[in-house]
Formats: sequence, C-alpha cells, structure tokens
Amino acid sequence: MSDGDEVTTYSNLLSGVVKLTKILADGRQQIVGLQFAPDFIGRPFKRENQLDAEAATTVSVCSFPKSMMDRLIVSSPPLEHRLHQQALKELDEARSWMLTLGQKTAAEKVASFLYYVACHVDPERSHLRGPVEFELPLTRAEIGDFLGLTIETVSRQFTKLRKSGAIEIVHNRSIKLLSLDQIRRHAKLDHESWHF
Amino acid sequence: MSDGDEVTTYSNLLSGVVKLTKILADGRQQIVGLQFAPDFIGRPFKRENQLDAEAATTVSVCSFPKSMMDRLIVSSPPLEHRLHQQALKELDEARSWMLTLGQKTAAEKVASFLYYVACHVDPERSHLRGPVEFELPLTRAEIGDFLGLTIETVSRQFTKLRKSGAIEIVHNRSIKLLSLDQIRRHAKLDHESWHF
DNA sequence: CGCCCCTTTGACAATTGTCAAGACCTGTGG
DNA sequence: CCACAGGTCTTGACAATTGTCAAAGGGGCG
Repeated sequence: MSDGDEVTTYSNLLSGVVKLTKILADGRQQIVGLQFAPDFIGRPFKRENQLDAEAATTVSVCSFPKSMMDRLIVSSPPLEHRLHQQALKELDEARSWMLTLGQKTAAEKVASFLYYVACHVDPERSHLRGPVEFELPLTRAEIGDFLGLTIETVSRQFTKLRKSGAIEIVHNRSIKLLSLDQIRRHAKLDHESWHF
Repeated sequence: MSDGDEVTTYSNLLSGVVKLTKILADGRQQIVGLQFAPDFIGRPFKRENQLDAEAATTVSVCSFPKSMMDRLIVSSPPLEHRLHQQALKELDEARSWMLTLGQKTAAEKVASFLYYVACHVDPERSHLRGPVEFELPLTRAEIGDFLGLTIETVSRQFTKLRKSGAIEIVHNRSIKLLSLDQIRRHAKLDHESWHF
C-alpha cells in the first residue's frame, strides 16, 4: 500500500501496521495513531482531514471505493454502528495519547509507547505476567514522531530502560519487556487507566 | 453542573463551556477537549473512559439518564448517525491537538489555543478579517493543562504576543486578536489545515 | 566488500520548568 | 469607605529536561 491513497478509498487492514500522520508546513510530523488489523481505515463522510495514512510494516489490505462505502453506510445501520464503535475507540486512544504527549516525561513516554505496542501486537498474550517479546513496528525516528521527542532522546531512554533492567533490546527493533508491571510503573499507568 | 456526573447521564450542552480532562495518579492533568454548545456530552456504550467532565464557565445543560439514551440509540439510526458525526468531529480535533502537543513550541501552542477559542466562541464572526475580541473560558492554569505547559510559560507567551502586537490583553480573561492572520501565522496554521 | 541507513553516544545549547516574590483584582467585613 | 484576605496573573533568577550538532558503531543488502 502506498501512502496517500486513503483519500479515495476505504480499506480493511488485514495484517501489518499503518501509521496515521499529520504534518506541519515546515516538516515537523506527528503520528496521531497506529492502526492494527482488523481496523478500518478511512474517514466516513469527508475527505481525510489533512491526515496521511502510511504503511509502517508490510501490510495487506482490502480496499473499496469511497463512494460505494458511503452509500453502504447510510443504508446499513449495523455497518454505521460498527464504524461508530471504532471511531469511539480511536477517540479514547487519541485522548489517552494526549495525556501522554502533554504531561509525561521522555522516560514515561517511551515506556508508555512500549506498553501500547505490547498490548496491540498480541492482544491475547499481553495479559500474562511473564516477559513479552515483540517486534517494534516503528523506527526510532517514527517513535519520536509519535511521542513528540527527537530520535536521540528516544534512543537514550531505550538505553536507560535497558540499563534499569526493565527491557532487553534483543536486536534494534526486537524488544523484550521483562516485566509488564514494571513497564506500567515506568509509564505511570494504573491497571484500570488503559485497556491498550 | 458539578463535575463527575457525566458517568451516569448524557447531557446536551445548551450554553457555556465544558472541559474534558484526564489525570495522572500524581496529579498531572491534561485537558483533552472542550465542548461548546450545542455539543452532546457522554460516552455511548461505555462508562466514561477515565475521563472527567467539568464546567469551565457557567453552563446550562439538558441531561438524560444514560440507560435511556443507550436504548434510544440502538433503536434510532438517525440518532446514532448524529452521535457518530460528533465522535468523528471530536476525533479530528483530538488529532489536530496531538500535532500541537507533540510538535509545536510554547509560543505556537498559545497562538493555536487563541485561534481555537476564537473559532469556537463565535463561529460566524471568526471569518471576518478584522480584530476579534472574546472572553477566555479558561484560566492560565487551565490553558497550561490544555497545552502541556506551566502557568508561567503560558503567561510569558501571552506577554510576548502582546508585545509583538498580535494581541491585546484587555483584561486578564478578555483578549482581543488584532489580526487572525497573524495569529494563524504564529500558530503555524495554514488556511486549509484547520476548520476550528 | 563496501555503501547506506539506522542507532547510539557525547558535548553543548536552548527551551521550558521550578521556585519565589510581588502586583492586581474582587469580594468581604469592619 | 477602607483594609484585608484570597485568588489569579506576571516577572525574575536559576535549574532541569530535552534538542541540536557531530561522530562513530553496527547490520543489511547490493
């Protein structure tokens, strides 16, 4: 999937990770959300609100023409209900992320990101107590764009988490969280506050 | 309206401004959205997602029991459509704000906030070229919680904008934007990027 | 093998936060 | 009417976090 084509289609994300980004005139960029399978991608009733969708990993999608979907939606309340649910879920996530962006320190942001990814790449597994290992869908630069940090600060926080014994950097993109509880503590997340 | 009662009711905001906030265990607080009349307040299909609604100004609302609304929604596709639309609008706003929180400087954040408020308090008037004057719905401390800044930084940025001739501080909460274009430039906002 | 990209690390600078003091405004009560 | 008490806001000096610039290591791929 190439970037930018979401303006005219809806897609059903079958596998992989897609990043939604917003960009300032001078090039500063913010990732405003990640989509994991089986999310819908596309903005009902509107050209995408100055927002780009771009594959973060290799992805497979199932796309429909936008006009067709918009017609389908109005004729099918259950479909609209499903999209409504996803919009609400994305709204909850966006607002949780606003708390992270606005209030947390660099260390807390990075821990929050790791926890967020851990909960999404493998929703079933993440409840376990033991260590969790997974592949990061983003580069350090992209993580920085997600967290409102520079690549260097992200890298330094990874190092700090590694030295503190909270994580193991198996291989650049491959991370092992030695204790989800410890990561949650670093991220300043209570048990009930996130369902990521 | 007292704070916290949104968990059990839906409300239609008739006048005034309501702030939606998220809070960390140690007290750090983030305002994740403002609601202006005639918005709906309440999270369909779920207890409010660890989110507090609190009046920022004197407000008047029309409230319904949550259970009643949830039943109404499933039986009325047009109602669900209306709520879906508002959720999408709030999602667009939240993501725009994420760009502000993650990427903009303190000066740009404050200018963005002023532009945001100007566009909401009086949607018709804000298109005009000339100066716009209005009452801020938030204190400096609340503006800080919205922008991820301290009260002192917010205050200093107000002073800088005043000295630069972009705004006039008529009286603490009463602000006059001498040129919307200039504010947009300070906020790094292009014409098309926001419809606030 | 060698190039390129991603990542890490260090030294230093800039922005923003912290702490403290004082100004200003408003409402209250003498 | 004035004094005072309690907010809110502004300003200054200084500290801390994070960004910038630069250099070097490491792995993948042609």
